[in-house]
Amino acid sequence: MSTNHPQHNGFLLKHSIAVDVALFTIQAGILKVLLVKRENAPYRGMWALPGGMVGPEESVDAAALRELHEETSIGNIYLEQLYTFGEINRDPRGRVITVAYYALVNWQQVQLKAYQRVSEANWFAVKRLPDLAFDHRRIIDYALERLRNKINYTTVAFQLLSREFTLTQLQSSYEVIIGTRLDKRNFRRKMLQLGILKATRQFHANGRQRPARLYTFMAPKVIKLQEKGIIVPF
Amino acid sequence: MSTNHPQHNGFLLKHSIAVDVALFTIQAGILKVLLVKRENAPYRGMWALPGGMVGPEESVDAAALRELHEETSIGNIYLEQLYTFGEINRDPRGRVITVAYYALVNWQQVQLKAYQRVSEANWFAVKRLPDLAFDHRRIIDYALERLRNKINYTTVAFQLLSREFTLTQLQSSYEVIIGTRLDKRNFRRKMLQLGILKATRQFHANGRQRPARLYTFMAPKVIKLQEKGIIVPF
DNA sequence: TCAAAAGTGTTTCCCCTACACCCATGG
DNA sequence: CCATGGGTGTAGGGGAAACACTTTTGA
Repeated sequence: MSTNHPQHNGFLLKHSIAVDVALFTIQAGILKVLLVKRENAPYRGMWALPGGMVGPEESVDAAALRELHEETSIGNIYLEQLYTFGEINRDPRGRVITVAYYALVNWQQVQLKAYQRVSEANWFAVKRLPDLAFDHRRIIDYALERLRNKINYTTVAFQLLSREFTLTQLQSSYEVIIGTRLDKRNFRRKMLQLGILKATRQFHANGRQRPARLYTFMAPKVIKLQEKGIIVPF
Repeated sequence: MSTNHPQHNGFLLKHSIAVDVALFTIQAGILKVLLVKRENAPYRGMWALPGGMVGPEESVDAAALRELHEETSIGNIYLEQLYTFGEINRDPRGRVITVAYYALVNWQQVQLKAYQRVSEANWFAVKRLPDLAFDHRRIIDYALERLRNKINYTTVAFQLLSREFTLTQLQSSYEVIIGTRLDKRNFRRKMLQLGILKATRQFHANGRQRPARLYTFMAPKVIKLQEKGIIVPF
């Protein structure tokens, strides 16, 4: 944190700091990201990630949460810092350093509250993105990579589900993120033996099929699963 | 990158941005980190990570490399961005956002070039750190965690070795980072079957024992090993 | 009774693990 | 010749992967 700044007035150097947030959700079995249409130059009229400048009396995390809240009007969203893009000349207006975040939200939850949109906003399938302003495409790709890695050793995928969910819904979240189908029996066995799911007495009837049991997630938040490294242990 | 800044003058908000770098090396079988003694307030006389303010015409990565070069006078160091600490009130002088990095270097290499020290600098065992300025202790802990994770699925550990190294030296790097002993036979088998090592015809004589064969690392840089997730594939 | 998703076990195979002795050299 | 680290193989166990049928419901 901070610095051993050079003796001279390095401390006074000032930069513009922005945050950009890639908010993902799953809707109808498709992984989607929230984009907003830019109302100002540069890239006016193009789609971009929600984001904005960090205020002088606001932490960077708080700025990301604020931007998210302005678009979705819901709180309690899983938010994680991704990477800081600090090259010069990324922004046509001048130098702007951006701290990128990604976030996950349950579709039902975001639908409940009506949007308090500060601008035109829409969900786009990550496989069918329009041209994006700045290098927001790069941020989304980076976020997807992080998400695909993290799903392997944490419980981030649960953030895309409601409080109660079926095992099929859970499996579907994994499949949508990693982009491949999984074996139902193996998936269920492994999930259950992780010991982080609790069966409820509720069932979810969905049409004319057999109703599916609902489960809840026991851990309070995203947790790390025990790691099995490639290298260690031997 | 950048932003959909609010219509008002958000774009003009200015912040002080610093970089801090945790540079690690292994010396005599001990994992060490480079610290410099602060010459100015605050925390004057305390040990801190090398770091400084990001210049107006300098990318954040370049600033980290510059700070590293000022302390060690060598280039070609493995450098990776860690995290951006953006809370307010972390710096007693006022608000400073820091982008933290960690770096790995081979001890022999850093010894070759004499230090061009801009200040008093020293290597400290990560297990015996002095009190540190700011929350640099937190950065080091964060870097160690990242390093311990990353050693499992990448080849970062090779960055701590010379171009040619023995398998025992390689094993020792892993052991020092993860803090446990590994089985020699299993380690060697697994490393060799990764297919990224090339045996040379050179041997390293070290005292009165049998000389050890030297290997080189075939991949051009740090690579990801094929991942074996906990969850996927089933 | 039929369509559609829920739910359930077993076998095979591979990789990880544990484990001990001989080799080459310098002193 | 001896002390020191270098170097090597195998057997057993556990977890991952592959695989198909029965159950429950609503229409």
